[in-house]
Amino acid sequence: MGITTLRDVAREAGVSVATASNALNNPSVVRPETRKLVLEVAAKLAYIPNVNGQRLRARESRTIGLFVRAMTGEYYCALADQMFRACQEQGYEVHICMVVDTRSILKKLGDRTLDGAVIFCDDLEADAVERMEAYGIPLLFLGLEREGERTSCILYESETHGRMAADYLLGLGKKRLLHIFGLPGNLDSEKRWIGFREELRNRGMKNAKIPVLYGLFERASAYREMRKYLLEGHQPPDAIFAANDLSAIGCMAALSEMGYRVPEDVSVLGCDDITLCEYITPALTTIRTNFWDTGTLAADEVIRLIRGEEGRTIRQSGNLVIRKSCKLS
Amino acid sequence: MGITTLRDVAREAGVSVATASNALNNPSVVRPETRKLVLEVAAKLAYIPNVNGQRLRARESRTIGLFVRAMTGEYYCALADQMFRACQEQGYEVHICMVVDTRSILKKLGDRTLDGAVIFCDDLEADAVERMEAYGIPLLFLGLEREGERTSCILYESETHGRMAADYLLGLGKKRLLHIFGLPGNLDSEKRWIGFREELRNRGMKNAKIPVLYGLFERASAYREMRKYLLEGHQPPDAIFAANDLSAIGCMAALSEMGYRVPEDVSVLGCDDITLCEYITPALTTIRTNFWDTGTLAADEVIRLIRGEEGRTIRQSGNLVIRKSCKLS
DNA sequence: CTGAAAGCGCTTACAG
DNA sequence: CTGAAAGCGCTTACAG
Repeated sequence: MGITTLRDVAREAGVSVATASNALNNPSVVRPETRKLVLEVAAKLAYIPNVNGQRLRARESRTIGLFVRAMTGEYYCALADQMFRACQEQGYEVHICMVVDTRSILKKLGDRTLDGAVIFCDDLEADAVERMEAYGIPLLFLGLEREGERTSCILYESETHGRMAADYLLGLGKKRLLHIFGLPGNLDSEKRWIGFREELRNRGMKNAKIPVLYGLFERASAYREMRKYLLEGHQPPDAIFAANDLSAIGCMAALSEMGYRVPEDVSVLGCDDITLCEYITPALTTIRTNFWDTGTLAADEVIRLIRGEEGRTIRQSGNLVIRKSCKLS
Repeated sequence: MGITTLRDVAREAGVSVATASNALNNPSVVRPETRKLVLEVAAKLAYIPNVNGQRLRARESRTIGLFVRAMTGEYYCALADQMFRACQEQGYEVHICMVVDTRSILKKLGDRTLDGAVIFCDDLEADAVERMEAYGIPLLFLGLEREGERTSCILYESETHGRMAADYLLGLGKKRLLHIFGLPGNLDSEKRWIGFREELRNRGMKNAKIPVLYGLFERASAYREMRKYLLEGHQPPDAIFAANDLSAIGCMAALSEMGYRVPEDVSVLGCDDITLCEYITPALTTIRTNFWDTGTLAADEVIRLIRGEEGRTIRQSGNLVIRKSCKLS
């Protein structure tokens, strides 16, 4: 069985290829009976246009690239799932591209297969970003501050989130704070920590030394670091602000293993609000960053850029979600 | 800035388009100096082949479709992440296609954009499957039993898993069992339940009435059903086998809310071994289905089919992972 | 309203 | 070893 092409449909319907094409894509230009005939033949032959031909001709692909380093974890899943749904509604496909290095991104951006791209990859040098922009296709960066004629970015208000964390913990009467930092170089890590310290300073804790452990946004690392810290004989803090929920959960495991109770002995505050927060014991109090909405937002924004509108910076706000892991002193 | 095409490279290098193409793709046929020159020019002009042109010409896309209903949840993430990695190594792209209905699958399968497809979608009628096969492109079904010239499937040994569950629970001295069924119509749900009952029968529990609740593979549904069951005044079982971990976890929540302790009063056994199993309290004992490997297996198998080898049925075995949610009576 | 022609960018026989 | 030509399947001016 050979694949049906437009030529087959045209021949079977007794019209030219041009007319067959018009009947399918440009109804108004074709006599109703002709159109009906072509449509019937197309259906009978189960004609499906060859997308490669269409795209070569059209010089557009109606697909959006989603560049990520991995697909594991709730964040990526939510991002991808939402992008797919939102793009589908607007007639765009989504192609997920696993980033291996800058070159792989540039190559994909240049192969005429994408009308726009959402790039979630925090370790990009300014130089690389400029070369990406040189292709002229709309770019939307996540977690990377960048705005241009055809490039937008979506940012979390991470400094505010850090401030909210400090405010909440201080309000509970906490005095000896500890911070689990995320990933060095990661914008949100830095901003959460900056906001956190700033609020402490504003609230009179000018000279407080806040110990910082590096959780790398992972449960295991945070667990390991916290455990090490306690084993080294440090006095435990009375409250911990972790740069994300996963590292907060790792912390809690270490604390409970070392005989400290959460929240009675130590309050733990996370950031993100992943599903897990509700499932663990005690349920994790956290700053909800609303990352669940980022995918939809991202889809709408690239499509906006593709339509020719100008780049801009979008900020997503968050809110405190109080559960069981923090307690008044 | 116009996009660089092969013609640009050829002109700049002072050779024909054919020679430029050969220099890039068919080195042995071109004089070394010519090749070197073309390569230099291509690099200088940052030439990237137009993939649409290549694919139209080549009549192959070197991409594999992954058809799923959603991208949320650990199972989908793991599947996608692994497929991407394994395919990348072998020079294939992966396109995730959100299934909306049979028509959408057929259309995608026919648009010459895919060299093969992995289809994870349990509610497909036999008729639809046949129409998919009619395109002649290699198909790999997940959780659907089907084998053909160019179609393979990967199945879990779910009956065995059900038997393992019964064996383990019986070995712990359990007498009053309850089953949380997965999704009606889902192959693995059915098989887990069939195997479970069969083993019970073989072990002398011929006439035991095993209550069955419908958890739909979800935490919330299982929670609701379990809660309802207990509120209706039924005597609680001494052990529960849930068709998946999520529903086991929902169950545990309902039990603990109603004042029953796991595993002291009720043992709970899950199936899958998702990450959550280790994080909750008590950590969930489960049948590990090794779904973490399915993505890699799937990638290798479609590529095998694409290379022209014959379809077959692959079965993935599982094993019991003992944690804290089951206890000797 | 319809069809012949051109061309999107590429690769591969084929002739020289 | 190199280049002119054909053609993958499609759509869109353009002429009739």
